[in-house]
Amino acid sequence: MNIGQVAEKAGLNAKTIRYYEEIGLIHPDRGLNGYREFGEPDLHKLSFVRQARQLGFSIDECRELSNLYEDHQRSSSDVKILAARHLAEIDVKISELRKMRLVLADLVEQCSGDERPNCPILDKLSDRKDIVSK
Amino acid sequence: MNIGQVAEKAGLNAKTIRYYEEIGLIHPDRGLNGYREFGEPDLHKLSFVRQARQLGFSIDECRELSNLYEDHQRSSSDVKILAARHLAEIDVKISELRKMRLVLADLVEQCSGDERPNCPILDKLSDRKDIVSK
DNA sequence: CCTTGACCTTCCAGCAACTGGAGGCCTTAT
DNA sequence: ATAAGGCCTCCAGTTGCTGGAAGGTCAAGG
Repeated sequence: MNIGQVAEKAGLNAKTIRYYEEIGLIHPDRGLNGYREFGEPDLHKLSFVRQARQLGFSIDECRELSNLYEDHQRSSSDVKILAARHLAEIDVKISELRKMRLVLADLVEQCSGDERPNCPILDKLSDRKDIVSK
Repeated sequence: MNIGQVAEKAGLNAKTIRYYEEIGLIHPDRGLNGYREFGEPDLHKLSFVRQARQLGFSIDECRELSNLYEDHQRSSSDVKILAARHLAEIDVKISELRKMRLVLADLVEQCSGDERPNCPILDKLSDRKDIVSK
């Protein structure tokens, strides 16, 4: 398979796949013409990584997950720990965004949004006091 | 005020402030010794930007907000539109994270997390079917 | 007067994870 | 023979900083 075809099947951009090779995530063969040649295992790995990326895992975490996948001696606890840690990070992000959202929604609501210059949003941003609790 | 002092008061890193100057967000004076000299207006602007950044506004949005702040002819609707758009983006992010969270929490729960290699998390990542609905 | 240490300066590099474009080779069909 | 499309590499840019190196400045103490 050439890169275009594997990109299509894996649901990834060809550029992204080249990048993944560059950072050593995959190691496709090369044909005599210099073209990358992908086999089923490559396709599988790319698809695997895409799924993990969609769950928000970093590239390094994808690498770890992929290594665990290929290691038939792994213990599922290693995978679970990795996933649970990531889950916790997602929870942190969600709660940060929710904090922002709370403040922002309040500000937006208070702003009349008419042609007059008076604006509680700008007033609040000007306030030296922290607007978002840390 | 020198950079250290204004950094302290604005709650920002000196490096960050230099960066903000580099990208034209602020324009502090310079003393004869080449040191940046910050006045109250600079401090205010830096503090303003910090607040906006904490609400998740991009640097460019901070620039716009800052321009609106300084424009006494503004209409509050311009500010409100900007803020509402950002609020909508936050909502998108939150819902994306929640989608991930749902799937991931489920996977983590299903994984026994013991010393055996069998792992539903890896199995699911290996699945060609989209794990996260787009 | 000299040194020490804290502060300031610039410039360069790097992070994450791609994405876009230029310039050029390869393949396939007409 | 040529045109279209796919592939190649290399370089640069994105966002918002952060770290470090090499060096100038300033204030206090000996």
